[in-house]
Amino acid sequence: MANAGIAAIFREFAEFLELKGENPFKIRAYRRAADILEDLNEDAAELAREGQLKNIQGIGKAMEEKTREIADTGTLEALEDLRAEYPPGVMDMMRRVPGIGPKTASLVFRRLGVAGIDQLEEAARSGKLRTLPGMGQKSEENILIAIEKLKKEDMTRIPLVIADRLCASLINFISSHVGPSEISAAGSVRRRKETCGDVDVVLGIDDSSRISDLIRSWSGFLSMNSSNEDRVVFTAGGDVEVDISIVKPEEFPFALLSTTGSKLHYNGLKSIASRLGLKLTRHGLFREKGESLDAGDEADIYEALGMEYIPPELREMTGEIEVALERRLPRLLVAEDIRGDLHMHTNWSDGTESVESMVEAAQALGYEYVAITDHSKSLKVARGLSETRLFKQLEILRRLRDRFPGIHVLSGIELEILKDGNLDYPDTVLSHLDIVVASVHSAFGQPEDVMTSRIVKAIQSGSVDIIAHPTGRVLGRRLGYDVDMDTVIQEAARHNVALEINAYPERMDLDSVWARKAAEAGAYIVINTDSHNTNELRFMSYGLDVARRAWLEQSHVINTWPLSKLQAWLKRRRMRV
DNA sequence: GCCGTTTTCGGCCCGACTGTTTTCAGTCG
Repeated sequence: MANAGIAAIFREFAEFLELKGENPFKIRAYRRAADILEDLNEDAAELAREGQLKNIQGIGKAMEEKTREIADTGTLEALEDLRAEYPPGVMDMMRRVPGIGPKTASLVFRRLGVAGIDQLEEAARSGKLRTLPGMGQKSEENILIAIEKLKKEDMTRIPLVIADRLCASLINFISSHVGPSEISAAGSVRRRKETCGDVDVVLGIDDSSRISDLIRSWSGFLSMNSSNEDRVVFTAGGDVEVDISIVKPEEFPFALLSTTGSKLHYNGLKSIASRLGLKLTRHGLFREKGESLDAGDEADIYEALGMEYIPPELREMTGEIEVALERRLPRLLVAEDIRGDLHMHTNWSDGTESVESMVEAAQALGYEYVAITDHSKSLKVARGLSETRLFKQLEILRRLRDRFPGIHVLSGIELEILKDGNLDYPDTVLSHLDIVVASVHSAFGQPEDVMTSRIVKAIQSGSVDIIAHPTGRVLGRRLGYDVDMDTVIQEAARHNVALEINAYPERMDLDSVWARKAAEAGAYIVINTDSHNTNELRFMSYGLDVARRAWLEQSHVINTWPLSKLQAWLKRRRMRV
């Protein structure tokens, strides 16, 4: 089994141990092991078999044995026992209802038999929860509010990064087992939507007879929903629905266009086609009672419809067709446009690698500049830097610069915006830094007006360059805090403070809708990874996905600018201080 | 469960907040 699969099993095991009330350090050891395996470049199963895995710092004898067991049997016996002990709904409550942790989830299950979010809601409504020790009327109210909020977000959608991995693995598998064929991701994965309802794949192949059987032999396969010669729908591990459209190779571009959607966009194309006396279907673009036009790729189809090629990220029917007809689509950002990453952590706070490693990795990515932004002092859980430690780090950075002449290292901080909107360091400290990234990590429950003025106060302070992950959401885990983003955007634009697209795949915050609004309102955007190790610097691609969906161009995004321009912009803060 | 030129046992990042309590447990980041 691949490292990621083994890591996933360790993670799930850790969650069950939490439910059981196991030693927290043991739980952390499993999570740490999962992190390590995910970042490992060698095959963990192989290393475990050779007895080499335990040599890695953080992995011991027990983890090595369990890795071997997973590699041999596909699972852990201890995990299977726990799965049998707790219905899946118990885990669901713990994972998804804010305020319900392992203790409470376990308590309501054992004492009331509550084994899911619906039952939890019922128990709260009927006043049963308050009969439990440590729970009262207020707890019931809070749980109902939390569940209400949860319902507003469609939690069945999976984060893009998960869909991405599944899709890549499936496509890889199919490609290596069938002859000449064309294959591509489609649907929301290809449109790079932040969350995906299912995974769509299009396959262009002459002989489709073997596909269904082939899918059944894929390691991610769980159960078949339906299957015929032009479509295979199945459920994959993690309860994800996968929909494979199968067409003849010459129909591939048409099927890809249709399956990529969005539905609204595709319908828009169909009406353009009919205006031209053509008929667009997933099999071709037909003249009245005639043959289909030949198309080598999607661009040919857009051309035949009299418009510019529209990249999948823009196909949401938010004006792209009109603009493409006039042939003035924006020049969307590509990886090469990014000149630096302005938000990352090191082992000075809650990152796992040294300043030096992070700078070295940024340089290897070809960046022109990089900012080190560890947490500020109030975020104790992340070992936020006291002023003394911050100044020590500045000294280290100063010395480091001579050794990395190829990349400009900016000194920065991820600064806590405190409950009352005050900042975690005084200006006398901040004035020593090249860049100040401010964000909210506490008191998420504040009412909207309080949270909004809190963030606005930070924007207006004149001491902040960037507001990081502005809405605070975590995909599949919690909605953002209550905040009036229109006001935040307006103020950011007015005070020349950039808003971040946080590329961390579980955040993608701002999302593309807000990012587009922000740019239209005249606010600058920055795309940052918020990395906690060198591997995560690659998450930049997910931030680019958001930026492309938001129609952003280089002029909007400050970390596409050359260093001199960025520095000139950063200088505006110092003028005020 | 992992780790050790202070250790093979006893640490392992911790403080605020909330709601329940009357001194604390659970959750969160």
